[in-house]
Amino acid sequence: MPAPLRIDAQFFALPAVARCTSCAARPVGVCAAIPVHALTRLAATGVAMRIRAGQRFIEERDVAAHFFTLTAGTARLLKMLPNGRQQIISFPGSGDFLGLASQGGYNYAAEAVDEVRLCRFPRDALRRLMAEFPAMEKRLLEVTSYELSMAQEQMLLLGCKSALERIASFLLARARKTATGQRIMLPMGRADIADYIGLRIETVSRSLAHLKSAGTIGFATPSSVVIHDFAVLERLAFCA
Amino acid sequence: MPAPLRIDAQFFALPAVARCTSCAARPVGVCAAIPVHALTRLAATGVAMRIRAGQRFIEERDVAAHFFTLTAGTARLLKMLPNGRQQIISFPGSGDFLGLASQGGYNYAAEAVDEVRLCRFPRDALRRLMAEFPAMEKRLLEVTSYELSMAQEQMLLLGCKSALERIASFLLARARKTATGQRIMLPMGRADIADYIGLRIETVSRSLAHLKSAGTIGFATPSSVVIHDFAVLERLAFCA
DNA sequence: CGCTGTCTTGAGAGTCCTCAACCGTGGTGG
DNA sequence: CCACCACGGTTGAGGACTCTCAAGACAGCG
Repeated sequence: MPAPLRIDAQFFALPAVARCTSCAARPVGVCAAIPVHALTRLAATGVAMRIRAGQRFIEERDVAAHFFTLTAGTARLLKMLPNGRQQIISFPGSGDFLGLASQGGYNYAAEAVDEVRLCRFPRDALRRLMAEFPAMEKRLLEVTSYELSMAQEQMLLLGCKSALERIASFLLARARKTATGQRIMLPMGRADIADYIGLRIETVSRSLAHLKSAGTIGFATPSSVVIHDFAVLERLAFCA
Repeated sequence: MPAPLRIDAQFFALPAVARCTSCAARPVGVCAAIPVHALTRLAATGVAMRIRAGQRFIEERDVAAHFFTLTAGTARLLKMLPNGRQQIISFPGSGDFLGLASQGGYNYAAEAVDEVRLCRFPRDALRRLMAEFPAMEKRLLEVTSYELSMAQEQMLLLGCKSALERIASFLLARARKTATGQRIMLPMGRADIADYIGLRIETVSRSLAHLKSAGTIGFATPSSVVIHDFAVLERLAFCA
């Protein structure tokens, strides 16, 4: 039986006006399109939650009753096949918006990779927000359009690239996303990486080991990578 | 040197009011969001063109100066890698909208599979239309969101499925899209199919031959397929 | 300290790719 | 009219890359 989702008590300890203005995701998320004077109403329609690592909070094909804004942690979006195989679509993090459903049901399941914090809103709140603030709809189109271009880039990876090229692309994308110089953290395990780039876990491990023995990358721990040679990774990822 | 794009003379022979009202793509495309009284203005900002089979009409990474609505034929959207490999993203047809660019440049190239007819509009016309008709923006969000879910489905195919499962999925998707009962036409060649589902041309041919010898499908010509057993295809495509 | 889970490493097998030849059709020109 | 060629599609043999199965290494935790 799945554990019940937990309300975030810290959130409700705050005065309503501060719930959104103090949010880490506010400057980057779709909420940025909501003017300050309306944030209190926004906060009133939402529920802040904490999702434990591994816990699922969106079920594929469920009626899309809510939408979500992540405020901390990393999630994984995945599609399952009856034979047990699964494809991870993306690893959304703080500021990312979830829950656009193209025909009534969610297109993917969502699970927490590490502890995730998010705000959950009822779907008709989204409709009302979009009607009232056209900037919100515009922002949503931008975000969705960006997601689409990322998905297309991933199709290129899955359709054309070798194991080593996939790993290089993945590491570079992580470095770009988290922008922490040479050191990048991988909150997800090898199995998640494998499901994301269309390989088996052993192949991921072997490819990483190969890059390490070539001196291109190094490991502090299995989830902490240091990139020694960006040029090599870029040449691999670009398939030049 | 690429051949110049051709203006469609037939289009300009029509009175301006009829150019959009008589358009085959109008009921299904994003133009459906434009009220009839504004169609004359819409037609005035657009240029109708015919693209010969094989001709490219969008170049990857070019500045996204236009957007397009297909009115006839089939196109292919593709991303190229320096090593010559390419991934086909989708096969848009009549009614489909092209040209949303997430950061200034087009994310893919577009080429005509067979003879394509389309309407080309300047990008700022899109901005003005969206400002004036919120329904247009809403429609665009719906369309983009649907594209995203299709892309995610394709990621599942590229990341998880075997050659036979990919072919079965492709045939079913075609049957669903064109909705012509048992007989489906494949305007694209084997090479395009291969680039779309992440296989080599020989593997596509072998997989089709295998389905044929199993009695699941049949061929009138290489581009005309008859599906004899939907159930088998569905079992393969869903990986059950 | 043993256990559990994740990650790594090894050996063998399988699927798909590569290279190559062959087939059928449509168009061209002698 | 038919030979010829070009092109797309099919078929075959061998090889490469990744998967599968299995065992070992390592860290975290009761």
